[in-house]
Amino acid sequence: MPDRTMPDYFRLFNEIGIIGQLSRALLEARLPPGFVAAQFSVLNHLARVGDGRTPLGIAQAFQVPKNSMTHSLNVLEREGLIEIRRNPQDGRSKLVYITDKGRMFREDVIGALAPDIARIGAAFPPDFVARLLPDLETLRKFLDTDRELSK
Amino acid sequence: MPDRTMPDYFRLFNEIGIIGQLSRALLEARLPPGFVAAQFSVLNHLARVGDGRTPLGIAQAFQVPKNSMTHSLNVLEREGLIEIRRNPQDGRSKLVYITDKGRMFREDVIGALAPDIARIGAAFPPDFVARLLPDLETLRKFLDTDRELSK
DNA sequence: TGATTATGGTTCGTCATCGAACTAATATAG
DNA sequence: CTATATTAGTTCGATGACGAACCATAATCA
Repeated sequence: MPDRTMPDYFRLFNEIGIIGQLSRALLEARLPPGFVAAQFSVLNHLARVGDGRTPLGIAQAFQVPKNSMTHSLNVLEREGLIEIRRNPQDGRSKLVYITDKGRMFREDVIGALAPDIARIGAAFPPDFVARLLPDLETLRKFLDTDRELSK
Repeated sequence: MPDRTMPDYFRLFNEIGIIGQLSRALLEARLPPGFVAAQFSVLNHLARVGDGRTPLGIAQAFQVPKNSMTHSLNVLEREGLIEIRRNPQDGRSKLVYITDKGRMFREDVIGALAPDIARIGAAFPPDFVARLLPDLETLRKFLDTDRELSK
């Protein structure tokens, strides 16, 4: 690879990092105080793709260490937004379920975010997102498996 | 906005968040133990766009709170990678300079990253990046000024 | 089947992050 | 000029993130 192309990859990840930071800040501004984006993301994940998943599975979906997920789940459980039950299939693991309170919490946050999304949507129409999403998804999946391989 | 388009924006930021996470992990795996991506980013920024900047200016470039930047700069200074001097123009502020040791540190890390970038570059040729970068840049700039406005 | 290895999850210690309150210095208003 | 408001940076306290070591259970294999 020519030396001059490396900086572009740096810039790519740099832009992505900053956008991540900004969108996280945007989200956290709408969360009840004391909650953090990571916790909401887990809740959202459970509601979107279905609950009854293991902590490890969730950790892998977000590519965070499993002990970090333990912490996030403990917070959500303490707040009554999820339930953590024993896994009848495997005594080592557990299963995570979103509660009604958790679903309502999620709905409320999404409602509170609507104006923000509206502003972004006005500046970046859905086809902009549609154009961007597939590429990002491909990149994410590559990094994901690449990481797996180099382990 | 129709209800069905909101989830796409969620997905967009979700993908971006995970890519940010994965690329950060990739970088930190190449940093000497004890260093964190945020600190390297600052060093890289100083080398790329020039030093002699104020802590606040750097904090704004990365969209992190200024007290977070204070901390990162203290670490870099303690390690001798930057120097923090008084600003002769303004008694309140300071100016940050990268040291020779800091430049070498950065070179070394970039060198250590080369194989990673090479793997990514093999899967995602430069024109992929070229296609993605402008859109992301636009998005970042929008979020940036949008944030400024809603303050 | 008993010993070994692998897996899911937690604990612990350390450092990073960030909001809020604070200090010092500069800019602005009256 | 003096008083007030703003700005740059730090300090403090609380919480989050994460690697390493650990425990319990399950899978492998000899």
